[in-house]
Amino acid sequence: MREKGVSALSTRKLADRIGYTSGTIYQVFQNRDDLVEQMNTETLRMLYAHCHAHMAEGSVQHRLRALADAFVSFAKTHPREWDAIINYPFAPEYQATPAYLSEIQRLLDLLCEAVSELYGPDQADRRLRDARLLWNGLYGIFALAIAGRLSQERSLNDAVDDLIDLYLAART
Amino acid sequence: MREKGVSALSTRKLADRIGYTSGTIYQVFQNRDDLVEQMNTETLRMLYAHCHAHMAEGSVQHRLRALADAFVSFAKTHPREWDAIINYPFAPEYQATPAYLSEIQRLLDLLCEAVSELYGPDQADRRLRDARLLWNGLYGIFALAIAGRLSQERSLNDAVDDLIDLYLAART
DNA sequence: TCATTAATTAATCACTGCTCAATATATCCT
DNA sequence: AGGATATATTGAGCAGTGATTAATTAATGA
Repeated sequence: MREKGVSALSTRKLADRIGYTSGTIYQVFQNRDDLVEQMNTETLRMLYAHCHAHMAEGSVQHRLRALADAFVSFAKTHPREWDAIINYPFAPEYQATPAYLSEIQRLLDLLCEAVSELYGPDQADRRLRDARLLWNGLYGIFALAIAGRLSQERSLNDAVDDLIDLYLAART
Repeated sequence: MREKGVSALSTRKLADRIGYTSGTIYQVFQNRDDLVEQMNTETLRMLYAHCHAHMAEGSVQHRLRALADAFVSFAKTHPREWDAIINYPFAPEYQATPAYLSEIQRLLDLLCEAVSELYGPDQADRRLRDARLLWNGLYGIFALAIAGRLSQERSLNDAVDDLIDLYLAART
């Protein structure tokens, strides 16, 4: 997957690499969707650790930009892993697992924390709304960037900067 | 595709439906990616027509909300088509065609038009930046919504409203 | 009419996800 | 120890996929 993208990851090739047979994969994972989601969950865990390590102190501006930078640098160093999160075609009926959802929640919490000084301690709902807003925006940017459909002249960094600027202009 | 999603669309099944054989499909389209992208281009054309028909006059607020509503209503009435645009796993080397890119550009132009009164006639670059900002945000929301990974309690409409509110708060 | 061109098929290749009977390996109990 | 039980692993196989191409059929124009 890291070499050629999720779409090139087949159970047989994976099994070959680890000295097994495809059947064994299905003893460990329910199906391919399950396998990919567990990888994605692991990727989110890594992203969280990366962001956590790059958390800054200080103003909202400073903290948000540091967080956004951490997102961008992670996405750039793990393009295939991001691609799997954003573009892997899960079966329509596939539901995200609690483990996956809780990783997403941890990332949202990080965003909540970054913007927390804008709100009082009793305004958790507003922090969460803002966190979701930023998450949606970042997700869109990364999705378009990975698909190569972000306009050429404007880089990933610029798009993220514009989003953070917009947010700060609205809230400060 | 409209019945079961792009992932269920195979050349053989498609050919069967129209009374042909899969080989003939490859006389008309280069490959599956080409076929899907031509469908996606057509979907964007329909989206443009839909949005164009729902364009409102008046304040930026009014115009933007009307446009956002048009997006949402189209996405809700054409979920499978949207899914194809957002989630179909094109080959990594696949480049978007000029026809596809020009449809995207037309939609961006619509967004530019909606926010035009915020800027002077010589500030096309700023209008385009804002249009991209909104497009990225909407794209992220729809991508998450279709994946069923937008938080349950908050609907698609709310997420879009929050985005528009944020934009208006920043720019007005 | 009939040669030329275009459209269509059917067979085929190399894959894929997934299942499951059969086999091999490890573990436990006497 | 060795027999019985449980676990791990395989390999063959099914039904499907995208894509190619020689052979066939249909349409065209002089």
